[in-house]
Amino acid sequence: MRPDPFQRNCGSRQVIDRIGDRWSVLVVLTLADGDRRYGELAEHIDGISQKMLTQTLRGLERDGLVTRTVHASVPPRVDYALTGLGRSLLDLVSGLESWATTHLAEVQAARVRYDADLPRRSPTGTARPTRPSRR
Amino acid sequence: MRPDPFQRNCGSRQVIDRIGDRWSVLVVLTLADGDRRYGELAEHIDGISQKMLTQTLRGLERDGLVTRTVHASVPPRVDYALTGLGRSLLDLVSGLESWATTHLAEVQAARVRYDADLPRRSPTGTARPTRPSRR
DNA sequence: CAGGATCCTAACCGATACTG
DNA sequence: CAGTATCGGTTAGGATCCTG
Repeated sequence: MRPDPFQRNCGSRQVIDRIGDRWSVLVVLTLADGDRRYGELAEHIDGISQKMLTQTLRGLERDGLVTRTVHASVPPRVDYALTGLGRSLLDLVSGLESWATTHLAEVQAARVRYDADLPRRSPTGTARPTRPSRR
Repeated sequence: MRPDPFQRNCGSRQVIDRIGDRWSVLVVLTLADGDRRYGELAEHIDGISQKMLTQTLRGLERDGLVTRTVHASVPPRVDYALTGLGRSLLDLVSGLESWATTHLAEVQAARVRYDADLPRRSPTGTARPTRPSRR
């Protein structure tokens, strides 16, 4: 029986979920160029909280995509790096990044068009979920 | 100034967020082979609720990835299809699917290994989120 | 420096009921 | 059939404080 992400309990869906995680993609991309320290990751990924960074790294480590190396020094130093498995994902993930930057303008234009049409369809102004813009 | 997903307010991060959505990938994949009715989508994507399906479709429509066609008939019939922009995403998304199915075993093995080491680090067994299978 | 532990709110999401 | 509206539990995730 081959994995089928359309089936509820198939593990492949969990894998998709991890990749589809809000921060995983950005972390993996940051590690593309080589090892990074915890603090470097935190600095490079604007807006990520310490909690989410740690949580994301643990998840990636658990899934075998990232290694965590603790150097016994003072102050402590922890390096993160992609595993072979993690690097195998790199093409896909950077493809995602470039798709996003390439088609960003189109997507934004589509949004403007869609939102402009909304008033006609919901007369009383059924408020959209109102993405409350981070912060 | 080019879009940089590492910057907090860059739109490209919103695009990544949409792709990284729990259901968007599955919906796009389902539409890969051609138009689908609302009910067909619901049936094919196991475990999605009607609310999430609608919400996901609206999001994809808003971003210009999917079209929604209402046929004036009784009973009503609504077809969804990928736009050109949506199809441009297809390679990436199906790449994601095949990566997931290909490396599923490795990921699961890594998890087992990681979890086996955990007891030594968190004695009380910090339970995983435990995705609750609905019903 | 690299996190662990807590607290707390907002967003997610499923279940249910209702409508054109 | 294809939704919308609403309620309520669950989770995500930021802020803050603390430690080796």
